[in-house]
Amino acid sequence: MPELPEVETTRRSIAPHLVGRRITQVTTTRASYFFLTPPRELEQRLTGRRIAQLTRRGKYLLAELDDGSSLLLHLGMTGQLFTASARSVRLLNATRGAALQPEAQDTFAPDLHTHLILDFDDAGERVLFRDVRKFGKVLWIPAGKSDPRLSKLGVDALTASGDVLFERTRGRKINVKTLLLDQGVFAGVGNIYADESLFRAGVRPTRAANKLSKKECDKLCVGLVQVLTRSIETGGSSISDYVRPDGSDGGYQNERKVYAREHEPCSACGTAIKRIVLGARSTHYCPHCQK
DNA sequence: CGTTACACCTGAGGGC
DNA sequence: TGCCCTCAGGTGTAAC
Repeated sequence: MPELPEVETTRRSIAPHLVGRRITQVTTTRASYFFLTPPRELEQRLTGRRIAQLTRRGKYLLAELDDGSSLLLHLGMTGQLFTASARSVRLLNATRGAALQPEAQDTFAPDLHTHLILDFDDAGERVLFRDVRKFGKVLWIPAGKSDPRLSKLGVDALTASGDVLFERTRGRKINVKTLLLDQGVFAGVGNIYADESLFRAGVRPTRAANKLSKKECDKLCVGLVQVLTRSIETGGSSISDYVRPDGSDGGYQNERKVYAREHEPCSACGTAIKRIVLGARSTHYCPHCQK
């Protein structure tokens, strides 16, 4: 699901509904591995807290609370953060592409996949965290503490530089695609943007990481930052599950060059895009353009 | 270090 | 219609 651009799009839309508000009620589904902090404790820790800030680290969202503690959220593959407004309802309740039924309802009715609901002390909307596959995560972090999930992260992928990549790839025989997915290198890179940035750089995903030249590392990072930046501008990629918090589709799925385009002609040379599996992940590239 | 497999879940879509 | 299979923007672990 969401990679850096989708998480950032989510952060920007949902921040105004979180920051500055005081939590009055926390509603959850039953305990599961989704809750790294158990529901009961979560309710106790969050109730009465005001959210001071919402930041992003790679694919994680971090809500900083007024007592110095924070709430860490990960959207996993199918996680969605949204408010209960009508537009959210549209794509969350209806099959993609189905006709809009404006009279249907004006708030989202929480279903069995809505694992966390926050209510606040003002007249604004409630905020919901829904996740069909439950690969998402919720963790409360005490004031002054950190969590290995965060401390393991490399620099944010939006600040990726060839210098860092060159240094991090020396001595690594692993294929460069799999290395890009390592959150300890550049936090936030996922399957779509790994493939897209490799295409931009003309680098074949199977290449051994330590065989990349400095110039190739530079090019790859430039491509990566461009792809991520452009995707954020368009609201992310809506390919299978992801929709923006307001219920609308992102726009980047229309600009991707290789991801999920197996057998389609390369936009640059016409060669059929190839799909292989690397590190158990679907990988797409142009056999002609990517050396 | 590296690769592979598997585990955690649910739902959509294809083939028969 | 149902059944069985494969696939999906992620992450973590264990075995070799």
